[in-house]
Amino acid sequence: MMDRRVRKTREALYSAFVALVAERGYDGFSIQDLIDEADVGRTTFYAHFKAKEDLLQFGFNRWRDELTSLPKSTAAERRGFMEALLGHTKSHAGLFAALLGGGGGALAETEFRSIVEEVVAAEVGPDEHRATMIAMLSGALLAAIRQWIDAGVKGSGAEILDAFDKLVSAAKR
Amino acid sequence: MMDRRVRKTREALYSAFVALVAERGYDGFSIQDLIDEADVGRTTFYAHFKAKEDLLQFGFNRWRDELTSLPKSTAAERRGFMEALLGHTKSHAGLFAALLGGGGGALAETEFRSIVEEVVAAEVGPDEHRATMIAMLSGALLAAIRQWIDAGVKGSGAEILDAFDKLVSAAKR
DNA sequence: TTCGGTAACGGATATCTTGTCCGTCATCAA
DNA sequence: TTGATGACGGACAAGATATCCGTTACCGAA
Repeated sequence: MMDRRVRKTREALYSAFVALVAERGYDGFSIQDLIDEADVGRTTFYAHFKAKEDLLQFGFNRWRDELTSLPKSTAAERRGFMEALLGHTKSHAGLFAALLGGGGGALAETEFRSIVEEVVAAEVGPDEHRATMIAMLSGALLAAIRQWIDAGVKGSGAEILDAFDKLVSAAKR
Repeated sequence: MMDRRVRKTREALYSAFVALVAERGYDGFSIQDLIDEADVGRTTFYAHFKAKEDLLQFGFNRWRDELTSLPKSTAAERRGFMEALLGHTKSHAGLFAALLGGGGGALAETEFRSIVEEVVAAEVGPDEHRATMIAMLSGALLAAIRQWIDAGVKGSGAEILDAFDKLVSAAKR
């Protein structure tokens, strides 16, 4: 098991990170601000993370671990997966809003997309443009989620999944 | 008309910017590096641009001006517009690759999307989820272009437009 | 409960980047 | 030709970064 001190320090840093991103945006604070907020020594930060971006990766890895445990065999299960995805997004809307529209956007988007792609790929049949289609559908879903967040994450997001289904059915033909 | 000195300075800065982004990525160089490359005084940079991001905006504004002059009334004209878009992207692939996957990603994506949305909106009929649909299609197109770039911009991009048409037709129903 | 190992600490530091100031010189357009 | 304007180099303070040190406090296995 991991040393308790390590766990505590990482937790403190990650919590501070989340709070600061939501409050000031990804580029709105320095590492100095971060370690002040986390109440952790400067050296300690660098003992655990190489840069701010590592912290973002750290969070996505956690989330990914959480999501990969869900079953994705049947269409219904995949719908459940997406609902879980939307639910998590909704409950951390402030964080995602800051991420998707800031300096962490590139990494956040890549991570988000890779999580989504796994499920989308299962919906797309073999095709000459399969790779293009998967990229397009993932991009479409991500764009819809982003717009949902920008509009204040109203509703359960079911409209998004419905609209998405429309596109998926087109991809199948 | 604009003072020749002003034109020359801006051109020098923008050329250096393009070269450095393509070579080292958006976050891979400092303003110091930029003015060294452009062989321009530090003060001079700040007399024209507030930050690195302004230079990116400057480039997109140019591109936008170029594209808005194209007609977009008929479906065929809109297809031509998209072909022009893809053509330009292809001939500046190195630049876009660095932008869409780097720190300038947020602004670059916003700009790219806003250029695309105008055309996409014309394809989508009135609908209860019109806004969502437009966002999705724009996102899909952008994702396809990004994948195209990552794969080495092979071909004319016609496959992208074909696949895109499939999705558009689904959105119309 | 002890004890060797390990993590966190504060403080210091060298280096880089940023944005702004100045007076001087070169270039422009009228 | 000339008054206006832009570009220049040099310098500067402020802030951030990443790494060093010796010391202290905590952990968990024996």
